[in-house]
Amino acid sequence: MASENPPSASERPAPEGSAPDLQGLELPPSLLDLSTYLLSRVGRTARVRLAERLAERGLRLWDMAVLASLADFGPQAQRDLVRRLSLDPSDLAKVADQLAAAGYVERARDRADRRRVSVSITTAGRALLAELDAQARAVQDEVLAPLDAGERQVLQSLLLRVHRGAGERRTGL
Amino acid sequence: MASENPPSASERPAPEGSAPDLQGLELPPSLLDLSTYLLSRVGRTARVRLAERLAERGLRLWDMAVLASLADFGPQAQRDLVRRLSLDPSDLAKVADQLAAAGYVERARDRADRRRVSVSITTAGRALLAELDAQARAVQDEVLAPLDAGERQVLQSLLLRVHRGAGERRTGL
DNA sequence: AATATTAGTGGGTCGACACCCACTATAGGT
DNA sequence: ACCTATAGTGGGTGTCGACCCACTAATATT
Repeated sequence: MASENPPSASERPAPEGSAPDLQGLELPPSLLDLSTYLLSRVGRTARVRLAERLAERGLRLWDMAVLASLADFGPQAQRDLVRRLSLDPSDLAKVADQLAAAGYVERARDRADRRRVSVSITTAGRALLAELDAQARAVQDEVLAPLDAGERQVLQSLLLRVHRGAGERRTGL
Repeated sequence: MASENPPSASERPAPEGSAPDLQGLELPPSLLDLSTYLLSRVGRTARVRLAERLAERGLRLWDMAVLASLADFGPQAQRDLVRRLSLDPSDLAKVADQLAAAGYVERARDRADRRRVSVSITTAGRALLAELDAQARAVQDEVLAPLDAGERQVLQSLLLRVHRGAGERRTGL
């Protein structure tokens, strides 16, 4: 596909010599020109910063995702969470364990199908989720600082479309 | 490759009565509403897919970044690469080692300052980089499929601004 | 009943990244 | 010279996310 794109690696003869002041220390244009790269890099920034905040509470991203899913869709069996969030059943078990231990969710055997464990969010869980949401928005303000409200909106909707479209494939955070 | 889970009708409509019927198995809106989340998720998709392609050649993202930097800015001492790419000197040493062993870069002691090792890209390296670039663009087409050319451009420029802005902080690839 | 299938667990592996420290060699400053 | 700072290397560490397998319990199938 490719086709017309700026002659990627233009090799500058390098201002070599005794004045290696590394003009501005910028990243290679041929990388910055790749949305793939920018996306993964900016995405990582967002992820890492959010993770940092969650870590302060001893939580990880999955914890938040699970809480959000429970809050949005109500009590669900673990298998449903697994499918919805595309994470490994075994990993979910661990997350659920932790959340339950901390009192953010409750687990109960489904009486109709006793193999299933239905998970529901507690009041404490909802409160926590609200805080986490606030944290996430704070990170957002930090990361998207260079953009004004309108631009953020545009970004958000583009990302959403990418996400929904073929952009999605497998598991993921 | 845990669950590839085509959301298609392959999944049983879950005739079980009271089940929440997992409407379309969508992710929680409260997450999708967070740019932070979308960003990290979509970013991760991009990253993972690109990494997969690189892995086919036994390469990692850093290898590509280093090659790009050498192609764009010409031969540089490792310290310059380290600063430009913000990666650990020790890690760069390993990357450079690997690239040199494969013949994609050459290392030579800087005669002016013999502490320094100047790294330069070889012809083979350039060829490789061109291929990697093509791969990256292929991934891009895959991931950004839902967007038309104009939208991709908008996304690209928004991301670029975010990147340049406060969006950047510490290391990371 | 016998067998297969599904839900959940526990216990691990693996690779990628980030990071750190100790150590060599060279250079610079005074 | 002496001492300090810089460049690069080697050999680690810790974390995290993804993944896999073996195993139990309960249900479905026939």
